[in-house]
Amino acid sequence: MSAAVAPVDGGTGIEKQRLRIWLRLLKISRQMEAEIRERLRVEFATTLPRFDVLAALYRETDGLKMTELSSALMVSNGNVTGIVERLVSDGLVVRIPVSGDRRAMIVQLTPAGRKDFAHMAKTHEGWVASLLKTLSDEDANTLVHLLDNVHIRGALHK
Amino acid sequence: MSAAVAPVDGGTGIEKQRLRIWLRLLKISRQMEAEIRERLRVEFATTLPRFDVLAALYRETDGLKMTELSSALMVSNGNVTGIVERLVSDGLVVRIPVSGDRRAMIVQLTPAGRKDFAHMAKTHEGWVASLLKTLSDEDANTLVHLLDNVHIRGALHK
DNA sequence: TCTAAAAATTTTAAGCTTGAAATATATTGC
DNA sequence: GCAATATATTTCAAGCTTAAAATTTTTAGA
Repeated sequence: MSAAVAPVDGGTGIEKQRLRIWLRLLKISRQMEAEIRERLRVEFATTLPRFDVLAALYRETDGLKMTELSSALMVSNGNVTGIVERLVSDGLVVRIPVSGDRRAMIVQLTPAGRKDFAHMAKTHEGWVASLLKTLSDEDANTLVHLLDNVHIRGALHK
Repeated sequence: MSAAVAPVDGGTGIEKQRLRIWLRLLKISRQMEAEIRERLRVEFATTLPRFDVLAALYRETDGLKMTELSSALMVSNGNVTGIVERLVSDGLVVRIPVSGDRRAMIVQLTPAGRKDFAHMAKTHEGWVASLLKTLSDEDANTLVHLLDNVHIRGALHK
């Protein structure tokens, strides 16, 4: 995560305003994440990365290859390896060899993983709604449209 | 970080809308963070946590105690210990005993740390503006006001 | 075919992060 | 003054995260 702090130096007004948006965005994300992380820990004895992997697999009944999983979650390959390992030893997911490509593995939820996640997801949705309770329906509408129009222009897109 | 994924189950329309806001917010934060992290690594051979610590200290000429630092950054105490250790060995910050309280330590930028950070901060502000370039000035204005009105209602606030 | 390049994944080393336990010091109440 | 409590910080164990290197298998090209 990045500097949740006030602007530091000079610069144009536009730059300062964009910086303010970023810092505010970051602060909100951090607060919500911290809260959700804590609740997952206390109520379900799990972590956010595990939850994220289960969420991605939940909507893909046929499972996902390791690489598909890591790109869906926007994290590195090696990262997924470790998380999936732990989920396997908890009995929530399985790794299945891909017929025709001995390099690849498909990761799938087990019935237990599916059941566990369905319960957590329901609760999680309530948490999010509750954390954003102070936002009026009207503002929420405006916000969702504005956010849909933000497209990060990373280095790769030149 | 949390589930950057589409909604999973049933629920009220309001809940779904709030969930959508959260997922969108999270996706944007992650993309921007990843981009900034990468640029800090490539251009300045540093990391986001280090940058954050330097930023917090930059605006506090008198320095901050470890606890003040960790609460400013919203991270754990133990976390700050490690980052500061590494910054000390890089010569960017110093730890000064607090006269009158032998438990506490003040952390301060060194002249080198101050100079390094000033340079990075300037560049960083440009990155942020550039990453949010697709946002019109008008939308940016609306967004900044909306975000200022979001107040996360965590468990601690009942 | 055979070899070079590409692809899928794991391993590794380093650093980040947390909550809980441990240490050391300070403050409060009796 | 002394005991209990609170505060400031570090240490610890476990897990998360990344980039880079290594491994294994597949694909493409001469």
